[in-house]
Amino acid sequence: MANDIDKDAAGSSATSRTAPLNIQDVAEAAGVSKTTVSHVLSGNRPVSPATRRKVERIMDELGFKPNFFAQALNSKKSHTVALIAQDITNPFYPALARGLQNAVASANQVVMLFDAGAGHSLTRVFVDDVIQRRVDGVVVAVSNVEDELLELQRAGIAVVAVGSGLSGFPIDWVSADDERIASDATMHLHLKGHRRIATISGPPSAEPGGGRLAGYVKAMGELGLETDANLCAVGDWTREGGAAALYRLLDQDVAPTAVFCANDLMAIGAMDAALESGLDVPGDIAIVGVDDIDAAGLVRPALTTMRVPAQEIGRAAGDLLLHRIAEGTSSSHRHVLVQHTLIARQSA
Amino acid sequence: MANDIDKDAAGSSATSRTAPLNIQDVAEAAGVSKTTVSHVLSGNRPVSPATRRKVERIMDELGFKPNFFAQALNSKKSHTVALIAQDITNPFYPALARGLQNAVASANQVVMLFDAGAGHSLTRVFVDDVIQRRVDGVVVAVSNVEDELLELQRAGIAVVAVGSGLSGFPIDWVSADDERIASDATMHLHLKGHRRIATISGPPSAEPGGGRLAGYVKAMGELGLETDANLCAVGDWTREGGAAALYRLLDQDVAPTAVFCANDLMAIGAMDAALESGLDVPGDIAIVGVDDIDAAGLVRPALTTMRVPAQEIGRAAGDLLLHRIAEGTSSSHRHVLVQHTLIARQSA
DNA sequence: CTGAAAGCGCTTACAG
DNA sequence: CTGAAAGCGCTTACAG
Repeated sequence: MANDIDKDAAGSSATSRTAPLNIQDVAEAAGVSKTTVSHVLSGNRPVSPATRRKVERIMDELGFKPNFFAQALNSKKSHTVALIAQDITNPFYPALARGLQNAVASANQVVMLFDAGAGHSLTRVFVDDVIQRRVDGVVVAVSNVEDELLELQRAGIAVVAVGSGLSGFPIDWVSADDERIASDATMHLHLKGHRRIATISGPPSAEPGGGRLAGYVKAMGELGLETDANLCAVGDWTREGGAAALYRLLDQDVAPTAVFCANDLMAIGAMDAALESGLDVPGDIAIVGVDDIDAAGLVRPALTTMRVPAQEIGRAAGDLLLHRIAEGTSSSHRHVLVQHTLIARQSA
Repeated sequence: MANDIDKDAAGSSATSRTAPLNIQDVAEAAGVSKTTVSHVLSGNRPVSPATRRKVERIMDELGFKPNFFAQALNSKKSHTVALIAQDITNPFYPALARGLQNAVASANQVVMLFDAGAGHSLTRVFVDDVIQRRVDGVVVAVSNVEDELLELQRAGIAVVAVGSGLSGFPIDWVSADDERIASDATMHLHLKGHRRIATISGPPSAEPGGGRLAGYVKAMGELGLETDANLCAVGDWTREGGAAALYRLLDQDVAPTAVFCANDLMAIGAMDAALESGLDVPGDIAIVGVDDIDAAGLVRPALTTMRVPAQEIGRAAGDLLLHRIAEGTSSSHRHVLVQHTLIARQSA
């Protein structure tokens, strides 16, 4: 049946490495035209059931797989989306990647990974690559790259940004609600009976540092609690920075009984400092972080934290991307605010 | 200069969305043939310096980027490698991905990510995808997929496997030296003065459980220490399993003074159990793990562990892949054994 | 419901 | 050192 077009017979024979088949081969074996084969492949025009079945059977027997590049060249669809990630070794991004893959897989899209790693400047190279490879869309999870986002859009690629501080920018984007994360955490501390609640924030000049600090201040205001400077320490997102910040907080006349830390690493550092100072957590001082990194559940006492659902962010980004790919540049931009969750463990 | 071939002038004008240029446009603007443009692009044949410079300048001015699909269709090179990863949310794989990207970037290759996630059966779908997209090569970091590896090879794709238990299999692969990881850990415990050294192994029927248990047994033998059944507990790689296993070990007549745990999660579980039992770590019982997950440095006391360098594994896999892509199926298979490192912290 | 033919944007013998 | 032309394997008007 398939024998009469066995390309293999000509050349290599012993091995099972076959010269790749094309739709012409299938067409001949099925006794139809290339056009018809192409249409049973794409579904772009009706094909009689009998013909369709025959062609499909032949394809199966021959193990025919259409050439991806030829398809892409003609259809101008690569069925590929790129993810440009700040740092793939930061657990946030793999989770995002998974959510993205899950979202776009249904549309037969595959994810191409660009890990900016430590090398910040790589993003430029990636942008060129992404454009040249003519991916259908790209999710940019790197901060401070507004120019690149624009360039990508100009190249006709669907773009979705992930991260804070993009409001007003003409782009689809998804972010966590940093203000509410902070205010919810502060509220939780208040519910636990705390009144003198401090914060260890990230550098407030950039996101998500600014938003989280604002959320804390706002919540304190709404609760009618004072927020003097003695309650606000600035950290640098690291464990050591968190520890140093807590020591400063503890140095005040009236020490706080609770601290909202803008991320888990600083929270764990704060815990180090508290324990080091002979304080009981959460007895003497309650601590809550943000992120829910793996270690949050592994340290003792286990860290109470606000989980930012990276996977959902990835999924939302994928959904936005699919929309944007379908709609082209015409439709107006969307913004998805992803919901966080309080993971109540032992530290607060 | 570029004006006379401004495709934009015809259609959309206000926006800067330009109809993509092709080498024909460049050729006309430069007053040469498509052939020559193609050759300055590829470097596949000498071009006079003057011509080359002119063409390159024009490309620049026009912002011409060659169409990736047309190039791939003709050259049969996709400049894309796939990574099929067991579970991208396991920190081992992102690190591997980074190493892989670093290794192949120099060869202008980009990484396509396939995260098998929880859904184990996905691998089959991925294999089809990878074949159809005609990637140049694929790194398979999933276990028990020998059939798929063969299928990939048969499709003419360069394949590198990552993981244990592949010796004798006709494939390029890279793995950690599980036996030596375990024996080095055991030796370290011995150097610290311990004689009654226990192990909490993974299920020994599969890798890397078997190899690590064997390494422990071997080291104990070489040290002239006895390894009765009372010293060997089997865990399930989880924190809870590690805790349960340590309780069992502690129940013996003569409790061990040190435990080699086959991964960090079980080691942290064992630490939980030890602390819970009022034991001091490492005073009463020393503990060493394997992996060096993030949490290893974050728990108290910080965990001493054997680091399996995921990034190096990725890099080695990338190097092997590049070789295989260059050499085709002809050359004999390579095996890279990656070196681990003892990270001495507080628990042992 | 189906085909013949042009075309996608490149690369690569072939010829000079 | 350079070009004209065929070809890669598809898709898609156009025509019936």
